[in-house]
Amino acid sequence: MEYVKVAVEENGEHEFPSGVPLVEVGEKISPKVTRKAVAAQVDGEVVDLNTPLYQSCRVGFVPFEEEDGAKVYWHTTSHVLAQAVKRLYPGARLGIGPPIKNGFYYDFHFPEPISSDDLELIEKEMEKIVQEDLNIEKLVMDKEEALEHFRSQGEAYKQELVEEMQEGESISFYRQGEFMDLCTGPHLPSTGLVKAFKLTSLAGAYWRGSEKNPMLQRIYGVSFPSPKELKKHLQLMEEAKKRDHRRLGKELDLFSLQEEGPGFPFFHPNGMVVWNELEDFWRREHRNAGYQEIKTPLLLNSSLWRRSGHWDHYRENMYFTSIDEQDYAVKPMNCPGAMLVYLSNMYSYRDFPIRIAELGQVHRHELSGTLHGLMRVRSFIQDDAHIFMLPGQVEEETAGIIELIDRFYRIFGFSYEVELSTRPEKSMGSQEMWDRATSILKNVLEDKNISYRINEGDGAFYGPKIDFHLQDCLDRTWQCGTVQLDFQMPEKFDLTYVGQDGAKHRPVIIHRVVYGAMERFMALLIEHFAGAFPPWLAPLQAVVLPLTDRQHSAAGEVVERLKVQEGFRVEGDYRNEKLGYKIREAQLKKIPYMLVIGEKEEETGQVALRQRGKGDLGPVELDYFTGKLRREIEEKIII
RNA sequence: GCUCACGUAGCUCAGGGGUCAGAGCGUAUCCUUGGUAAGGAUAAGGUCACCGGUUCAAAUCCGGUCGUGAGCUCCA
Repeated sequence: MEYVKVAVEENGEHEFPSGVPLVEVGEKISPKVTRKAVAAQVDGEVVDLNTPLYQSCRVGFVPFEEEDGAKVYWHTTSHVLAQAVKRLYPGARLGIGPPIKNGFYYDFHFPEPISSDDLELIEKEMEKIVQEDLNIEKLVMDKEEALEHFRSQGEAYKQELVEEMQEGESISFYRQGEFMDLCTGPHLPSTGLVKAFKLTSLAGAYWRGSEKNPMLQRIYGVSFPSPKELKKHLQLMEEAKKRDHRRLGKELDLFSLQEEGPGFPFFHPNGMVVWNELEDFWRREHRNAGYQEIKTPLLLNSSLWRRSGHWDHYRENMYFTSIDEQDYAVKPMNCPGAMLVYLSNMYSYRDFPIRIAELGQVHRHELSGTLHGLMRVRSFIQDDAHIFMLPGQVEEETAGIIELIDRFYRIFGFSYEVELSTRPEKSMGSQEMWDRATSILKNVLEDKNISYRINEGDGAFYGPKIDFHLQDCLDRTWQCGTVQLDFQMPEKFDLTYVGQDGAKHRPVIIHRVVYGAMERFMALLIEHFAGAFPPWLAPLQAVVLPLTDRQHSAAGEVVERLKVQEGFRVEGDYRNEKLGYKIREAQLKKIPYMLVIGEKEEETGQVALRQRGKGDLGPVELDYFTGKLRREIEEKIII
């Protein structure tokens, strides 16, 4: 008999007969780990637990708790889903069914569209498949066999996938009972191991992600090794929804969305406080970083948009109107306006870099189905800036912007992801320009040791860009900051400067935003803080609570002092309610501080301080409180 | 834009071919003057998103429009 040497992680080297299934190796050497394993690893590659070993190798076992393990678990659950669907709807055609960040999905073409009520029925069938505890086995076919299989089953989508595979490639399948699916795996050894699952939603999804293709129905789900974990996960999702900015926006009276203006948000007084603080902070920081501010018109003649390229590349997103029989467009971007400002002067190379910022309101016609609270709207204010510079200044300027963005995000306590987006299909300019611009951005990121993902073909039509993404309450990411290099606009607008040689030269432009869109950034802030803003942003920083109406005048004096003399955002709650009621209300409004004034405080001149989330802090001198609050505001401390 | 779901009082939601449309919270008035997350009473509030159809009768069933949600596509 032949033997293979198996090195098991942390457990030395052992010999087994050739062809031994991995799971047996595990059971002999580390039974505890193996019992929890959902897959194995052979020389770093994740494989099925029952994979036989024919060569000496290093193995490990992967539990559900590891990302790779969860992926296997969810992937198998998606196969159980597909099997259930095929049993209940034999005419359904299979799309694809991968694991994703928080679960899995499977795409189907149903003969008659199903509705979300049908998910329950499918869950019941899935339960049966789990009860049957079907063995899951891997098999391999060549391309011809695979094609024949799907052709005979009428699985047109699967057939399409196989057709695109290499001739002679061996194609792997997984079978469980009567159900067989094209799949690279790996999978759990049997369906009985799927202990707890839930189908969470039903949605449409284009076949292979292209709107030119038919729309399939996508069923989303999630699963766990125990009902307890599933329940916990679902509870976490519920908790996360409480941080939804649309909900908090209503509860805290920050903003509203009205039927009369889909995608055009209304900001209420509380929301405007946050907004203005964000703008004030932004202006201060940009002044310090050497920016100047401009403002350009919302409506501009169509000739400008033809010149800028927006007419050709961005028209379907623009709004139009006419003035005195001339065509005008509502600006979808601020850059052309900024170009006109640049053109109104002559510049020397000595003037560069020139940093011109604009909190500019843009309107874009986004598809109705994409609108989402403040995150995705049809009118928003970009904290834009256009930097005009010599070609040799690009790297330094880019680095400076990245540092600025990092400083901003850190103050709010955001962590972020970076993407480098390259040339899209619809774009202008030569390939050399694009290559040069892209490699400059890449160099800066690498110099600064920033890890980033490449987003192929997602650049702006005039240049490549570095994007900064933030996460919302459900871990969905949204693009906020962006740095875009542009060699096109200077050409289009014939921008020049006078060089050392006295001749005219072409400057380079960087477009950039830090917040991105004020609306989106605010939405993310609301979710990030769950509505409990740090004092510098909070619409109300403190509320003064008189215990009875005998303290109203004392409370009024404290409010007066804090509000008028110290400049804090403070109100008194003079309603005829008990203290507990007022405290509860202030707590729900997420006001950072509550100052209680009763008989005792009236006598001592102190206030009983209560901090949101921390509870009663006892009596303090008013001066102590003003000092504390002032410091927290100035240093933008997150409490 | 596409797929599925939803739209009832300021908010959160119940109800559902036939009394007069329901609750809690909030609001107003009155009572209560209370020490750290809801004191009590009374009252006001709705063309059941909009338009059409079916029916003796529609908030309820059907169709369309608008809006919203999840997702796809697209994007800050």
